[in-house]
Amino acid sequence: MAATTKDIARICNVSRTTVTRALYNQGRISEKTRQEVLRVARELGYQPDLLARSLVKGKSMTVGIALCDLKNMFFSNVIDAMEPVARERGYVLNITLHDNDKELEREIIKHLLGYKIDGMVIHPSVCSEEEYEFLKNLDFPVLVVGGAPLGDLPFVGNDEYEAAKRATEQMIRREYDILYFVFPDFDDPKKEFAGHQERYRGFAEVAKASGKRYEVLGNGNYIEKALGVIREAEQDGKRVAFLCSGDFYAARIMMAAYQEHLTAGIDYGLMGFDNDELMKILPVRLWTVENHKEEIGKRAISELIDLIERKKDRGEKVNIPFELVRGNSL
Amino acid sequence: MAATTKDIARICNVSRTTVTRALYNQGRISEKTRQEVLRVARELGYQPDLLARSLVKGKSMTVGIALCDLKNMFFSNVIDAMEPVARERGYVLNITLHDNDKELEREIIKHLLGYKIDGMVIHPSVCSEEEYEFLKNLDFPVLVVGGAPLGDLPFVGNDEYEAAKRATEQMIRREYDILYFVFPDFDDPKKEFAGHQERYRGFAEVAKASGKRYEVLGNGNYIEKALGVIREAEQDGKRVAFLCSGDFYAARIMMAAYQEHLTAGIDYGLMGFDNDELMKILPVRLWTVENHKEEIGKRAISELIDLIERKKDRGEKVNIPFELVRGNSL
DNA sequence: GTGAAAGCGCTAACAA
DNA sequence: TTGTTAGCGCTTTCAC
Repeated sequence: MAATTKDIARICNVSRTTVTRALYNQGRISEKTRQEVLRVARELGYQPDLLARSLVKGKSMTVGIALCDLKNMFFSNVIDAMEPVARERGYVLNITLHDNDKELEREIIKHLLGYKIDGMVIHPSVCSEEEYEFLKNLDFPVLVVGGAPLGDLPFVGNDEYEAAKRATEQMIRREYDILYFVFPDFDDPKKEFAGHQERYRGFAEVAKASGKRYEVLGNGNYIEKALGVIREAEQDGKRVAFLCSGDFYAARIMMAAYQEHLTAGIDYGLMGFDNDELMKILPVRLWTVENHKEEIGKRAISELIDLIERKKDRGEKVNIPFELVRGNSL
Repeated sequence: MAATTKDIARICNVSRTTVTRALYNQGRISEKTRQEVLRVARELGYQPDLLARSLVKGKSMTVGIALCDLKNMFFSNVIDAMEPVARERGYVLNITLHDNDKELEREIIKHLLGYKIDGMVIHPSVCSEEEYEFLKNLDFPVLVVGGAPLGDLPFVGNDEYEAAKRATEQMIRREYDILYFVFPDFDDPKKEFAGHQERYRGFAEVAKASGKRYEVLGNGNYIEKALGVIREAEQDGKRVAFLCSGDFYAARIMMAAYQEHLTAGIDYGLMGFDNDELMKILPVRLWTVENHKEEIGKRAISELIDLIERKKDRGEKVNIPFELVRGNSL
C-alpha cells in the first residue's frame, strides 16, 4: 500500500497540513520538522496521489492526444517529440486513436473529458464547420496538429499548401512537360486526408498557372500507371514528373521504374514528401520535403501547455518551416 | 463548467445517491425517477469525473506505457494495436518514453505511480536482476513487451532467440560458407538491445554448431564492410550471407550492393528481421521474419488487463509465433 | 425506494 | 510555526 500524507503525519506527530508544507517547502515551517517529515516521506517512499491532487486543484496535469493511428511514421515521430517536453513540464500524455472515424472521435473525446484532461492535441478526423464548433466548445484548450488548420483553432504543422507549391515550382523549373500528383488513397475516406488535400491544392494551383498538363494518380494501382505514363511520355518525346504525397509512394515508383531501366532524374522526374529516413536506401537520392516532425511535436505540446497555463491567452497558427531537400531525382 | 451529480440531484430534487443509482441502474429505484434523472443528465451533458471515481474506487482505469522511444516502427505499431483494445475495455493509455535511460525510467515510473495507474506495459531499459527486482516490487501488474523476458515477469513478444535460430538454419540450408550477423548498434548502449542480443545468441548458436565461419558486423560502417566482405568472398570462391537484425540494415546492404551489380540471392545471401512494410520497394524480395507486431500489442494489453482485473492471477510468458517470410534474397 | 453520512487523499482558508 | 476544517466529485454502507 502506498503511503499517504496521513501516514507521514501520524508517524511524525504533526498534522497533514504540516506535512504538505514540509514536502513543498511553502509557508512557515521549522527546519527541524521539515527535515523530519522529509526523512519519513523518503523512508516510506511517499508519492503524492496525483488524482487526489487533481480533484482538489481542478487540474489533472494530463494532456489528451487524439490521432487517427500510429502506423503512420509522421504521428509516431510527433508523439515521440512531444513526450519529453510534456514530461519536463509535469504533464502526462493520454493517447487515443480515432482511426479517422468521426463517431469514434467524439466518443474518445468524451472519455478523455472524464479524465479531466487539461488540454488536447488533436488531428481531427474531418475538417468541417461542425467539427470546428464541437472542438471550439470544449472547455479546455484544443490544438490541431498536422494536416491543415481548422477554423481559428490553434494549430501547429506545416503549410502543406505552400510546401506543395514550392515543390511543384521546383519541378517546373526543371522543365517537365507533364506533372502528376500521386496519392493512392485519394478516394479512401479512411485515410488521413487534410494534409494531402492541401498539398494537392498547392500542386494544382502552380501546375495550372504554368499552363502545363497536370493530373492526379489517385487510386491503388499507381505504380503500373506511373510506369505506363513514363513510357508513353518517352514515346511522345515529353518529360514527365511525379510529385508524390509521401516518400513511400515515390520510392515504389522509383524502384519499379529502376528495374525497367528507367532512372529517376533522367528518364522522368520524381519528388516525395516527408523526408522519410528509410529513403536512404534508394539508388537515386529523392527530392523531397522535410517537414521537421520533431519540431512540430515539440512546438505543438509546448504551445498547448502555454495555453493551459495561460502563458498565452490566445492560440495561434504556427507553421513550422518546411524545406525542400535536394536530391537527384529531378 | 461540467455538471456533477450534485447538480443533477438538485434539479431532480433527489439525493446524489439516487442519481448514482439511476445512472448505473443499480439497486432499487423507481422507473420514474430513473428516467427523470437520466433525462436531466443527458440534458446537462453529464460526464462522470473519472478522477473522483478513481480516488474512491482505488482504481484509475489507466495503464502506463514505458518504452524507449517511438522512432522505432515496432513500438508505434504495438501501441497502435494496444489502444483500441484498451479503450474497448475502458482503459486509457498513459505513454511515457525513457530513451533507454535507466534513471529516467525510474523517474517516469514514479511519476506514473502518482497517477495511480492500474498496471504497466514496459520495455525495460536494461535487463538486470536489479531491474527485475524493482519492477517486481511495484504494487501493480507489470508486463514486459518485446525484446526479451525479464525474470518471471509476464511477457508478450517473440522468441527472438528461436527466430534467429530458424533464420540462421534457413541460411545454412542454402549452403553459405560464411555467416554474418549485422547489427550496427551493437556497441551503442542507448539502443534498444535485449531483442537483438537474443537474436545474436540464436544466430551464434546455430552458426557455431554448423561449423561454418561466422562473425558480427557490429558498428556504424556496416554497409561498406558488407560490400567488402561480399567481394572478398567472391574472390575466394566462397558464399557469404548476412542476417540483419532489422530489415532496414538489410535494405541498405541490398541497395548498396545492387548498385555494384551484386544481387542478393545470387551474389550473396541476405535476410532481415521485422518484415517492415516499406521493404516492398526493394528490387529483390527480402527474406525476413514476420513478428506480428499487432498481435503482440493486442495480446500484451489484454494480458495486462486480465491481470489487473484478476481474470488471471499469474502472468505468463507469451511468445507470439513468428514466421519466416520467403523472399528471393537467399 | 430513497437519503444521510462517511471517506478516498489531497489542498487551501482560516484559526490558534 | 502549527492545526482545524472544509471540500473537490464520487461511491458505499447503513438506516429509514
